[in-house]
Amino acid sequence: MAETMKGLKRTNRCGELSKANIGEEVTVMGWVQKQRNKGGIIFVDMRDRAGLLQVIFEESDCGSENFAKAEKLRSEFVIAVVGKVEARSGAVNENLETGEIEVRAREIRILSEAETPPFPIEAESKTKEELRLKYRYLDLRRPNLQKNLKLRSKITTTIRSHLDAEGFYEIETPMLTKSTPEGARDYLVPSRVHPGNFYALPQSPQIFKQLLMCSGYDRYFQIARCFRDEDLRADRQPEFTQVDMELSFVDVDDVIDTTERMVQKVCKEAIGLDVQLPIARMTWQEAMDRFGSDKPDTRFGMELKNVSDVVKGCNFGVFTGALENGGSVRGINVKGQAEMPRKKIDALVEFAKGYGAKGLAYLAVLPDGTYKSSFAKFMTEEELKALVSAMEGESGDLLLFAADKNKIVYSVLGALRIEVAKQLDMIDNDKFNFLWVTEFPLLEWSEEEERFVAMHHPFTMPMDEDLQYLDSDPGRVRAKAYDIVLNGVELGGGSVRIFQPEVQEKMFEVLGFTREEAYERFGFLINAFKYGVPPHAGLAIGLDRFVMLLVKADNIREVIAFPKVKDASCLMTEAPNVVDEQQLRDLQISLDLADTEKSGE
RNA sequence: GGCCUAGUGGCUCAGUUGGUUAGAGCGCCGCCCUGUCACGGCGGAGGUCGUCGGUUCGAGUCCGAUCUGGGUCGCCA
Repeated sequence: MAETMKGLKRTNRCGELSKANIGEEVTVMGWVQKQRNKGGIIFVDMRDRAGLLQVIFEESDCGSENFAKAEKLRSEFVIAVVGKVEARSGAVNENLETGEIEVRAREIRILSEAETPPFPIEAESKTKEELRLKYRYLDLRRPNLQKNLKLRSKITTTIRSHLDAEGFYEIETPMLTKSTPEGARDYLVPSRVHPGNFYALPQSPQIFKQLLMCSGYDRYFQIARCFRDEDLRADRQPEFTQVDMELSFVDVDDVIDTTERMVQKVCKEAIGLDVQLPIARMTWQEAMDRFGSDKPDTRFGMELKNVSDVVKGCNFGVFTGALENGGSVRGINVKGQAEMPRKKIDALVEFAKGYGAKGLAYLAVLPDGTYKSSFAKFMTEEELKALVSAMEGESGDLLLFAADKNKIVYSVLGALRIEVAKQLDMIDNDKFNFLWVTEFPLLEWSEEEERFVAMHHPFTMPMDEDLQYLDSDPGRVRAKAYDIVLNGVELGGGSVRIFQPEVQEKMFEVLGFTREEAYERFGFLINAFKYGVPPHAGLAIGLDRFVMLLVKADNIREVIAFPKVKDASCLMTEAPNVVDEQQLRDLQISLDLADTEKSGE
């Protein structure tokens, strides 16, 4: 039967005791990690969030009643122990933080008994994630997750104190807000008071933070929960946290400067990493040309090379066809991999097809000077030589080429470059390569909607020198937008905002909104801008991703206490779920689930 | 929505070309052990192989469908 802790007060956390406490009588409370019963002596490893501590029970110290309790202990019992800290008289345990000491128990209380957990509570879990997530409260006992969430707390604390010192106010914005159907799908919340009407959960506090600038708050930040009803990925959850900032009377460099000092501070405080400022910058165009990605991983080379000019006169229809359609031919040089087995190359071709390529052309420069290639027969010796030279190919290299529309070529080679680097173990895991990507295109042509859509969002300021093309050639207009990238992951991004009503109206026009539509969706913002708006700019950092990268986790769930699985459900609470008839009646909602199985529940 | 991948005792896995009572380690249960810390010794319980259907004399193994988890493309202003 569980006992109370009446009369006891915890004096120390288990993992916080050290040689300095030798001789002290302490009261510790925590979970039983392991009991080792040697007969006349019992060792118990106690665990709390600070770490492990060995407790030793001998009948001569604690009496028969307490000793009998110690014999009963099993994993995950919650106990309180009163005893004296001693230097170990047995061997020191080098693997344990507290390995030089132990607590000799005088009294023990069993505060809570425990069933055998469905999986072992250990640092490096081998258990299937499905099970871990169903019993997340047990999974969260593991030291690795405890460490991650502790670090996450440290990071948000650092951010708050840093931004406070830099003159930012932390201001909360609404979670129940208005749906703005541009961009990601919204999570909707039905209104009881306004039947048939819905709130949306925010995809970001974007408009509110701009309004705060209108209201003169000058510098705002928020550690804001954001929601997007889109499919999940290893680094994407339906609800996630952003460090969201906005500043008045600033331009691009001010935001970048402010952000990178914050990032530097966080890296130092969290993991002792020194980030050299300023962080390197690269335009979007350069990033695409060199890395095939707007979030380049610069920890390794293997950069893309444009060989369109070199192959334009050749007889290989795949190459020339791509060029005739306005595309390009580009390649990467996989150094020293000319002997890569055909099977592996074929697998890379399949990989490329997953990114929209129709195929992948390869050319291996064999050590004996000959070529092994999927297209050599279409080219003269001189053309091949020129191609190899353009790729800086040497004996032993494997050259891989994609030929298609630029968008596909970039995405295929950008992905391939990373895939090959992973396969060949070319990525230095200890590097933290930050990069700013600047001068993003303002707009992107949507084939589906047959109109331009905002690449960032509709409030992004065009670059001054490109403003003139907004009417004539919208696709070439660059934006005052910037992303911060870490090791090939988009950490965050932001932009200078439009603050002139006439530019904003022009922007809506280019996006294909009528004046009425624009007002219907964003009228309060357009109106607000009529009453004196400062130039302003901002940025948001994905906190989950940042923590994930700092702890070298390969998946965002490792830094979120209660994450959701791939179909956006929670295995522990079984959310989402059906609701009572009465709840639906209150909302005047009736269901039409003809196509699904849930209707019977 | 597409593609890839996994599903065998509580956990992690092994199960040859389909062939007798489906194995191992850890964990669990019982007994023993006064310096263990991946404690040790002896003994024991526990699975019908995600689910449904099919092929076959015979299916964990082959086929189809389906469910569940993971990765990814699309999607993510």
